[in-house]
Amino acid sequence: MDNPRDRVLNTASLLFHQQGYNSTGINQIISEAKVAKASFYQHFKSKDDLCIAFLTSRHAFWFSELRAYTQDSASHKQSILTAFDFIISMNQKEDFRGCSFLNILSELSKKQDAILSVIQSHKNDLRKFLTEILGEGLLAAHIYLLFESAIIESQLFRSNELVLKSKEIVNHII
Amino acid sequence: MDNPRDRVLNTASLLFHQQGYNSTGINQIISEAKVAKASFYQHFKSKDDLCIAFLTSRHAFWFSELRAYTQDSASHKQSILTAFDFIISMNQKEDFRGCSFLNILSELSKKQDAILSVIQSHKNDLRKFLTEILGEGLLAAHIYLLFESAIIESQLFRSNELVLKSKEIVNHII
DNA sequence: CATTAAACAGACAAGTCTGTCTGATTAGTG
DNA sequence: CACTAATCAGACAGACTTGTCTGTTTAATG
Repeated sequence: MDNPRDRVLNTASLLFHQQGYNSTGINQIISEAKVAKASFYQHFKSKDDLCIAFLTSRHAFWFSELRAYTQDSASHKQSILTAFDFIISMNQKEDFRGCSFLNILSELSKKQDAILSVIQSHKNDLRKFLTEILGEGLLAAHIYLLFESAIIESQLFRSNELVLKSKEIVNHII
Repeated sequence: MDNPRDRVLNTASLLFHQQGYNSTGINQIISEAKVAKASFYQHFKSKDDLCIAFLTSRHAFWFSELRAYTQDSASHKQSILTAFDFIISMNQKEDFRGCSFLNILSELSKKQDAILSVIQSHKNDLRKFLTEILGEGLLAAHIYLLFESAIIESQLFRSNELVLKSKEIVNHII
């Protein structure tokens, strides 16, 4: 929170999440982070570079929160059900802004394949997270797909309705 | 294809799909559509107005294609399975660009709630489409969630892998 | 206390954006 | 042929974009 790099990263996280990547300018970021432009470009060589730093830190944050949320579960089934509660908790905390990674995915052009790779990695890690709990079969893919749409649909409708429905469905199929 | 309004709409559809909404400027649209700027603003009172016109026409196009694709199916189950083939066919035709509606959703600011409504309507109609085939229960929601993630994940990974997995899953649960 | 590195403010270039406006040209109709 | 409405080209305003650059100030360390 103290040094300029962290201030930029924190501010950018908020703004990218609230306004989207392309709608958030460097000038707004540095002004709200109270950092000089020259300092910004000392730490990040471009806006896309900042984007990758943001996604990397978001990745670490998001997974550590997910693990913290689910680790106390008594069973594998309970872990998975709690993961859906985690979505609800994030929706509440972040006002239904959905998934940072998928939001940025929609804004990418073909030249930004470095960013695409970071997004794909993140989702591959989520698939791994579920596979470690559920094994290699179709079930893990099934849950992954439901988990993804639960996030997106709650963003779309600004509501947890479909997260709760997903959880109910998951409760039947595990 | 002849009149300026249609030329704008067709060009915008392509460009919004390929580059995203915020990354596509009016100037590029009118230049590629070979329409004067004054003519553009005679037909659309703003870029957001064009966006709504685009989504409206996309909605009509997409549903008519989906219905054409699924109507010959022998059973309800077959209709649903064929709907997943429709995703594959669209991915091929449109190079894994995903869902126009969800792509634009990620780019919206709070002030653009008119556009949000159009997107929500579209998805509500998709839910209705599935409910008409499958009835009101959890199953329709279940298929809807798998359908949505099948589209998104194929965009993310530029691959039909998870569409095919979804179809396999659907084949088990119906 | 002097030196060095980092952060500061902010002008600037070169380009983008949306939307308005002027004025010329075309096409269709009475 | 004359009138009307649509379309044309493109300048323009005003604000925005990313990234570079100059020069000043602050903070830490030998």
